[in-house]
Amino acid sequence: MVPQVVPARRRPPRQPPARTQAAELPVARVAVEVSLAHLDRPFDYLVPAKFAEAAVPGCRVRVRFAGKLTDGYLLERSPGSDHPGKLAFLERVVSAEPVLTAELAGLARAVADHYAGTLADVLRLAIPPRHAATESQPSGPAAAPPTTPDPGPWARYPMGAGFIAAIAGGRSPRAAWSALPGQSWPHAIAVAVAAAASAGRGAVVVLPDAADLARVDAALTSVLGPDGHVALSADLGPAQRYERWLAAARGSVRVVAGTRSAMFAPVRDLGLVVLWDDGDDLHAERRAPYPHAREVLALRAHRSGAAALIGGFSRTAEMTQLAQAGWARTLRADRAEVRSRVPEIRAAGDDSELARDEGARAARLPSVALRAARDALTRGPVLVQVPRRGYLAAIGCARCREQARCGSCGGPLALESAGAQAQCRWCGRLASGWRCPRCQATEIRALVTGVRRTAEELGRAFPSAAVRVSGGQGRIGRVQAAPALVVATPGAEPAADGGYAAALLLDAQALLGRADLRAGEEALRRWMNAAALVRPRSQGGIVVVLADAALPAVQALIRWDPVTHAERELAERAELGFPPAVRMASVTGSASAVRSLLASAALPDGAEVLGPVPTAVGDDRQAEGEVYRALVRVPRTVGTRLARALAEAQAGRSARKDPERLRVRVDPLELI
DNA sequence: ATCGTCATTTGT
DNA sequence: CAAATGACGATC
Repeated sequence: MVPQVVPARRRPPRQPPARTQAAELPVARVAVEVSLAHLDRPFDYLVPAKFAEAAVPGCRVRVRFAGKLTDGYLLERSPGSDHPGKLAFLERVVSAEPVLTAELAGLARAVADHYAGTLADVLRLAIPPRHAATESQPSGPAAAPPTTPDPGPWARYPMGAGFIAAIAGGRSPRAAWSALPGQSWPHAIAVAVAAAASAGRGAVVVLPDAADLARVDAALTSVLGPDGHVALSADLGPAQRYERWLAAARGSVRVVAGTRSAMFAPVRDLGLVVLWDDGDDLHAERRAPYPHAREVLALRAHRSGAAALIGGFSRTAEMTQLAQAGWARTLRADRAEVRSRVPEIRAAGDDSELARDEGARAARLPSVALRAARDALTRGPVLVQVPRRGYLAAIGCARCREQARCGSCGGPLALESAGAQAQCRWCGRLASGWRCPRCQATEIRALVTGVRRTAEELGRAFPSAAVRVSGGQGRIGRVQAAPALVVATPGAEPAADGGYAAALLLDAQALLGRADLRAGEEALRRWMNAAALVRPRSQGGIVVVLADAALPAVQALIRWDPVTHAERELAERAELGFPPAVRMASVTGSASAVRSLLASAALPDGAEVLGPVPTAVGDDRQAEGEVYRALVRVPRTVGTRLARALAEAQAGRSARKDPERLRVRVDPLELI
């Protein structure tokens, strides 16, 4: 018997399953989840007849793209396609839930364009991962709109009642808000939100961190009732996160408050966006294309015709720019009202007399600060703001003060507790047997004192006071009215029942000395946020800032005038050609890649390229090899063209399959 | 990964 | 000069 020769047949050629296309609108325009710049456009697919109903605009689909199964979103159904080749079928409709609403699709495209990024990258930030079990649960009916609220805290602002009335009337005023201290800003936000809700419109509120979100969450509950809103934060599990997000997308909840990523919350009929403390760098997204909540919410308000309330106790140059451009109106209380609300503020510079008390000397307290704290401790809690976390954030040679650095990576050495061994803040290596490279001494001394060491020193200076620490991992949300020393890092200050009797702002001068464009504005923001927690002067509230009274930021604090300070700041930046007076973008990568990208980009006329120069690696140094950065500067009027030119140049690179990924940032936060 | 296009090679 | 092969690029 001749063995049958079976040719080693490879798998039979794929039988295209005999699929028929939907009768109506058979073409689906799909945004594929691919973040390559040259593929950042819709692709057309045929809708199989069996998905004719499920394939609704905004739903998640799976398609074969370049051979691979890929996720995507159905943007629209269309009767035909411009694609000259033949179309593939949708592989399947993941679910008929329209998660990419028309508003969100338009917003995401605009955000991608502004930041020279891709739609896929923005959608990854904007839409949470699907949770099927949650999706099959129905969302409840929307709460009934509240009645038009009383302007309440807004009556203290000359334009406040009008602002609230305009929102309640369905109009869209936009405010650059300088909040009045000494009253509840979360409550003020809740009232503005209630005004939008009373007009049958939705609202999005974005806060810098979970503590602020909790405060606004509570205020919204008290103003709107328990079912009037949802809170979205990073610490939610996937199911809860998706459930609340869906409730907004389905229209069963009209108000969303949350941290950064809530800026994309799919609230329907958007009537108001709110951003609290827009200078906080937590509002800048860390993932590509690095959108900032202020920019996204402003864009959103603009596109949706919503009102906007953006600000904090302080004022950023960016909001000043928007106010001067006429996009927003300044919303603040008049001088008399401000004066009646703020604490007394005193500056103690380097020349001020140090306290005689030994404990206070150790804590580097001038006598004016010591007296203020001692006196205040008889009346209530005292806040001490320390701009560095940890124990000793930097150490150096006891003899020559040379900073102690890691032997293997050059990072700064720090101490985590009193008896601990010195450790590198960058690579974590323990440094044993440190010897000063300059003078060979082996003794170390403190260069920068962190919160925990400061708390220890203050405990000795005030032996009878309870000392509490808030910062880093261990945060306190609120303290009682009883006397106590509360030592906190900026942003981690707990509120005090009835307000603090005093606040000491330590190492304030050091904040101003940082080589950062925003040093002055940022210092003022941190100080005002702390000072706003202190009782007004009429109730004995006092703030002592350890910095030279002649400095503009210190003057602005003493006068409680962030607007004038920001106006001067903006004018200076215009003079120097810095944002937001101009538009900038940064390009980061190898020197050759940065150069070739900029050479191939059709930059607008008047574009100025600075660099590339090697970047300060900082403590974010996972990349091996030299990292270079160039800055491109253009007039604001051609900012859009700059972004387009950079996006097109990136598309050229990805089409050429250049393996090196370059990082392009529009409006980069770090400039120096 | 897969498919189509276009240039190049190979067989007449 | 036509058919077969392969490189390349787009990716529906």
